[in-house]
Amino acid sequence: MLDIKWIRSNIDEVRTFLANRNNDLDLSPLLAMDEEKRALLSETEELKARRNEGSKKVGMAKAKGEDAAGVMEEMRAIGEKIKEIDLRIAEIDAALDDMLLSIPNRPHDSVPVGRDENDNREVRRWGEPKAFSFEPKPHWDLGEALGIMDFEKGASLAQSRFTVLKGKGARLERALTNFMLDLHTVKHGYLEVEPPFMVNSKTMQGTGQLPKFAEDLYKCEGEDLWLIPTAEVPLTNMHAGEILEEDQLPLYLTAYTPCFRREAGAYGRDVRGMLRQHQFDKVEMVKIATPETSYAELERMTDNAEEVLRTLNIPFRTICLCTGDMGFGASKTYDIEVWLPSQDKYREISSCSNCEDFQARRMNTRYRPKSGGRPRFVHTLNGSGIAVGRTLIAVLENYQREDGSIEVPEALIPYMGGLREIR
RNA sequence: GGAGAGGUGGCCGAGUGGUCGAAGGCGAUUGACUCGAAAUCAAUUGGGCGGCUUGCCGUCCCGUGGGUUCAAAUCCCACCCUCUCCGCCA
Repeated sequence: MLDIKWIRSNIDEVRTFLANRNNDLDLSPLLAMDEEKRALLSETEELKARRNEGSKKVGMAKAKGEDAAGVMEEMRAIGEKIKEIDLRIAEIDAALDDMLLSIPNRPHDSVPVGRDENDNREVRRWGEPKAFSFEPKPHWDLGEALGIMDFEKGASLAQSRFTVLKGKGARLERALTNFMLDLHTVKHGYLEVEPPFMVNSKTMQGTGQLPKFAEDLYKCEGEDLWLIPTAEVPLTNMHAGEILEEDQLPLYLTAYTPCFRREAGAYGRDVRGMLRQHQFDKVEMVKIATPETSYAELERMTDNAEEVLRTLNIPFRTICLCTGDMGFGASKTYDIEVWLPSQDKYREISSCSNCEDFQARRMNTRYRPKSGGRPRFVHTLNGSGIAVGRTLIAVLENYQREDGSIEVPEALIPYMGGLREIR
């Protein structure tokens, strides 16, 4: 959520960045409502001041045993008027909130302006795609042949876009999860958290999934509970409504959770294999920082995610998303894309964003500056550290051998109980 | 799920219709005393919103949302949460 006061005085800038985000939202109703609301507020507050004073007089009169019927009658009339105005303000407020909650975040100045993924800017590459002496197979062929992936079973137990991992496949998923959590907690200083996998509407609104993107989420029938689409939601909301001390910042949080996504609007995309699932595992990183440090923290967090792939020795590239391709709540986003030999392409495996104070304002998370003064909104950052299921895919495809067996990456051998290959 | 108790400022805790944003204590900050933030004494000590003459004025906030009233932390209704006991259960 953006600050209405800031929007009011920077309206041209807002219109420009909305256009850069391919968003055609009309802001004039917002401005009109804002103005009407402020006028009504002045009016009702003045009436309330008069009523407070009148009520005080009634109290004093009654204490002295005097009659106060006249004042009481006058105050009753004022009360009626106040009720009327407050009702109108509540209406405007609801509409205003609705609009404010549906305006995306302002992109940072360093973000390339562009329409779609073709305008994203590659910032670096790491590793050389391996030259195979044979035709590398896609992970679904490898996984099924090894008996570690069962797509039919996933579909029959649940639906399409669900996969069952078995045996060494399930073990590899668990090994990757533990490896990532250990890396971030021990080496990078994140606090490991095991959050709820379901959260309420208020929490979903805090990070920006609601009210706009309900159709992407799974909701529990008859309850105000939603399955989390990412651990970003519970982790970022951990300090919702709090005023932190500057000394506490930055906070680094990490969690493994399954993630649940409807994938509405993704019909026909990545239907084979387990690249795009309704349920997948992810290790997530979240930072809560001061505005002064948040962009340095974004670089560091992106590096933390890249380190997972460097340690596994799998090639990747990192891109900076352009204004048209960036998510709703982000001011700046780096996507990390892993090399998938069967597709001869880099595919997204992590997304690291600085949301500045966009989520903080929704969640009401602030900090008290060391130098004193009023509380300020924190900056929040989130990044995949990294998507576990897609990492498993990348391991299978990049470490495959001609006979269909898989070499276990060096870093994972301890996590696989000493196992050096899957066959 | 059933029965009971309760939710007040950073924390503890008083307040059951009238100058209550809220006593008192703890904690914190500042000042005095001091070799010394040990003790003592004094002062200060929440947040949101609106207005303008940017320092003040006003307004709102005692779990949340409604209601009653000239006036609500205090009365009524609904919901949420916590605790105790019972039931169920990993």
